[in-house]
Amino acid sequence: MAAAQAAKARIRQAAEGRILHAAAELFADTGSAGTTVGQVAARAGMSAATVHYYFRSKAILYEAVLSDVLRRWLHEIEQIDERQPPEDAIAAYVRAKMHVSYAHPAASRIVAQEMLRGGSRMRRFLSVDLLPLLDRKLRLIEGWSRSGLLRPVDGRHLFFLIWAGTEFYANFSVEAAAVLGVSELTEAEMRRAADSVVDLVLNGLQPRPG
Amino acid sequence: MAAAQAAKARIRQAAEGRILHAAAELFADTGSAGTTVGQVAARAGMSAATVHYYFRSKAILYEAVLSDVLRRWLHEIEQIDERQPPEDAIAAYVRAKMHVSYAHPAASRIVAQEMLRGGSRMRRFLSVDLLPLLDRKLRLIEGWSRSGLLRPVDGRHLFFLIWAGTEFYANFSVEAAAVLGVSELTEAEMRRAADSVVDLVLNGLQPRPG
DNA sequence: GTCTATAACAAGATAGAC
DNA sequence: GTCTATCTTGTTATAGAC
Repeated sequence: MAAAQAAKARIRQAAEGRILHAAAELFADTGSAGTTVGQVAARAGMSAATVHYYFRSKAILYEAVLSDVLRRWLHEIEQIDERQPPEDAIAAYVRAKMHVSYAHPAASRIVAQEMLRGGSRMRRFLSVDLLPLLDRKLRLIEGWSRSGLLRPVDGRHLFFLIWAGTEFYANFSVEAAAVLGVSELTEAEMRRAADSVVDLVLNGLQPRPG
Repeated sequence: MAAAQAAKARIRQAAEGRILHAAAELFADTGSAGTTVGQVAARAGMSAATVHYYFRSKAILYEAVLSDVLRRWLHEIEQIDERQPPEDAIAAYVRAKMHVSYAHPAASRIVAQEMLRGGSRMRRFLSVDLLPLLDRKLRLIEGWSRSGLLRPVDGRHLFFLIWAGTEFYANFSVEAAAVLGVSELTEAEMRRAADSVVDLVLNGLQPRPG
């Protein structure tokens, strides 16, 4: 029966969704090795056996979580608008990345942990998905530099600085909050942080002559 | 006998040193939860029981490793020379941090992982050791800004950007190498990266008018 | 101080009832 | 699809010989 099939598919989707969500938060906080299937099950409101029914092994569950997160990550870099003036485009990109870091802190932490471990499970993602897209954006930066709209800079290191500088607030929010003297990073705090990053990346430290 | 005592102390120090070194590399690569005492023992060239003889539990071993690493980390921030011109002082600080990241990549990764997990085991370090020292440096930056030697910036976010931008290369060296199209980050590569970070932080992206 | 052997426990994964 | 019970393995930590 088609209706019964559809109902099963809905149940499956709902259960998988709850598992993936619970696992993402736990993996972000304590890593894959530091998280047990039992913890995921408890947070998702089901038994460990049920988690294994949907994801044969913890490794497979981890790959599913990582894949979800990488899809989102890739989508962000698309956000650099090639038709805007460079300063506006870069400022908007920085703010977009900072906003995503605030809205989905778990995603940023999961990618960071995977990269810290050498990123063996994202080699293909890097070479197939990220690099071609990044190359496009690098040519854009290069064009802006050549035409004098930006100082001549190495776009790759520019991206590194922007990624590192924005993800810092999601990955190390506890330490950032401690230094800033607040109990946690609010949205307003993140906006101020984004302003600072934009300001530093665009203008640097040196006072303008004149 | 005093000589026998001294010999024992030397043996103890040598063994502890080998264990701490092995553990640091493993913790950096796979985290504390992802590392077994057996692996540490194998890398240190001894049995797991011997590791337990020197460090009663894995948790205690981890704390010892973390404590070592934090001591080094704190030492770096001292490097900002208050008597140099601000640009030189900051450039030297960035290069020093980048050099340490290259020389001791494991240290950077261990701190990053601890912070990702909320840094519960470094709260005291943050408030007792880091913040007072950082406050001194922040007043320095503020003074430079007020006297017009630097653009007015929030020193705290400046430090965040510098920390994030330099540690990026140690923490995510695999991904950085992939984007840069090299098989691994050599010392020369790290120097180029340091140049880029210094250039961006000091000058920003906008072309100078005139 | 260092080892082998082993106790004690935790975790991943599966079987089979419902 | 979901659960409880259980198998199996791997890990921490200790005991005791050397």
